Amino acid sequence: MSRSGADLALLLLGGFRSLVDTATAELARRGYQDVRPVHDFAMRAIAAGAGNASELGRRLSVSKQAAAKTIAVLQERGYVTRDTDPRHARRMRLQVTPLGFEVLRTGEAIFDELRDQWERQIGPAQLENLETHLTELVGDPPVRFDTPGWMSRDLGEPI
Amino acid sequence: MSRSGADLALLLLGGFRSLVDTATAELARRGYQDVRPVHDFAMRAIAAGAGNASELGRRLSVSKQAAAKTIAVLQERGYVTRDTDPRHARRMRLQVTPLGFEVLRTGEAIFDELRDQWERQIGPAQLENLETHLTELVGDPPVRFDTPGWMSRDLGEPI
DNA sequence: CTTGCTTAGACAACCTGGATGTCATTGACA
DNA sequence: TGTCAATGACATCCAGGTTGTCTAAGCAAG
Repeated sequence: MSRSGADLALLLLGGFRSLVDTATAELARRGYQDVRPVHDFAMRAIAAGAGNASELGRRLSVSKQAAAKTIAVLQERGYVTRDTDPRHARRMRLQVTPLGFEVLRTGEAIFDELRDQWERQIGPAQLENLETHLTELVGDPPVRFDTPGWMSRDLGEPI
Repeated sequence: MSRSGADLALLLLGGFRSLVDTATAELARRGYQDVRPVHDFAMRAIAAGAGNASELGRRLSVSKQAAAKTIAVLQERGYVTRDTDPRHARRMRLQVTPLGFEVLRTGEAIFDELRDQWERQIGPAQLENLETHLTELVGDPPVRFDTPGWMSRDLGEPI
């Protein structure tokens, strides 16, 4: 039976949400409360070299102000630090703390476990196939995550 | 090469967004400006029998107030009508207008075209396979669409 | 050295799309 | 008839973005 195009979209959304929701819940269960996907993305971007708010905003495709808010949250929870570069007074240096890296590693581990679970469910070859074809269809995973309300608001440029 | 679990999640998101973004843009191009996925979902739910705001809210997993707001927008744009049931003074009867159905049909057509495009890209058997396995993994497409900000906020019950 | 451009980051105001809480009305049912 | 459940309206709050304005730092060119 061939599904409609809309169903296909929902199926993809369902898969994504299933993974992310489970991962978030599991992360909370393991002691990292209140870590949202967006925090993971932000920390990953910081670890990858986004050293300041503007740069982080650029990488996440949000305004620098929005990025600054996220940074404030991460800092408050001890996941990143913000110290000023002694040589460039106005420039801050963002760094992921050991605790932050702990969260990142745990998150990755959980996602990998979920992937293993899927692999057991449909078989390694099938999952591999699924990934290959999806990659073919949509290209490499987008770096940007999302902006809230995009289901209802204006969409901006496609990923 | 086997991707990480997190990449798998992003791949699914990418596929979904790719379809939905393109569909929304195309819908706008064909003259239906400002139709967002959430409107499509809402109209679909109304057409399927959600006759009032509370019921619509239940079906979309949002509060009745949020549903009422969506209804107001749809009504303003002429996609649904709200007339009071003469027999039950306080109960409204929501109905999708011909224009609303036009949008729904056009949206479906666009999604189906996109699906055809994918089919040509990776082959019918592969797409069928992809759908079958995804269905196996996440079950039937969820009726609920989403709530905005779920990437960053509390998630509620999983789909 | 000074002038001028670019950029970081802070602050404030605003918008959207939800959630909550309260309330009057209303229909159903014991 | 009295009580209960539920609808829908209204007001308020909240989160997470946006834009706009401002100051200060860095850099390059005259």
